[in-house]
Amino acid sequence: MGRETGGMLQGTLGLLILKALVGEELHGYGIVRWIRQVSGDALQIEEGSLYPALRRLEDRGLVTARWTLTDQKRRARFYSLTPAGRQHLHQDASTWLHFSRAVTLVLAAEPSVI
Amino acid sequence: MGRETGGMLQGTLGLLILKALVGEELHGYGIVRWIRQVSGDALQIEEGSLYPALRRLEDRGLVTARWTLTDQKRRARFYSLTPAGRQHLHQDASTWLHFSRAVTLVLAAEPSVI
DNA sequence: AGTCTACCCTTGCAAGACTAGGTATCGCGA
DNA sequence: TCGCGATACCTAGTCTTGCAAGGGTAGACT
Repeated sequence: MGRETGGMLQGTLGLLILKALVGEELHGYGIVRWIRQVSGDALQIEEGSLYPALRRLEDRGLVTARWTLTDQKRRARFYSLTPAGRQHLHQDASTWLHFSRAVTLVLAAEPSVI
Repeated sequence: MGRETGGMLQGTLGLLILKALVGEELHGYGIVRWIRQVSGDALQIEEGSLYPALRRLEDRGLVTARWTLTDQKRRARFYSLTPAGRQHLHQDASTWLHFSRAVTLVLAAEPSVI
């Protein structure tokens, strides 16, 4: 916030990544593309944020990765959710909704600024 | 996110503080109380987060402070919005809404987790 | 040969929130 | 009177996280 760059809010990136993987196995580039598309170009993940975040999720056992070839015969590291990751996703999504609703509630309090 | 402590998302705290001051002059303790009440007990600001955040807002010229006595004759530092702070508040609130809507949109994408 | 896209990665930094302490004063009940 | 909760302030240190700014490889198309 308060940044002109439109930077991510701390902690949300992991949640979005987990969400991206809930339906399909994706590689890093694909995750970025998926989030951008689904958000209607509102969320653009930087690669310098993505790969460290993926590493953290892997370290925590929330995703697993394997090297494979894409349809275009390029090497890529495909990530998928672990059971723990799936569980975390639901938990974090719920937490996020509660939190964002609470913030919106506060912003809407009189005198409203939204 | 992913924290069991329910920690604030980075950057949101400043926004909430600015919002708390839009209608009235408040001291730190009052800001915490106001946010907790208006959010329906959902948001509890830690004092260890609050005072550094207030300092940052002051350094950026978004709030000003003055020492006064409360109704109960206790010394307290009352904060109020500067014009720049008011402007920032509107800007940041708008950014936050766009961002949170985008995240919610992503979370609601099929297969939905919310 | 050059350029574009798809893909991967790291180092180092800065911002921000929390933990865990600390201080002081007031009012109230035991 | 003694303690305790509430009101009020503060800081040092730590951790997490996202980003900027760099790096690389390989295929495809011109």
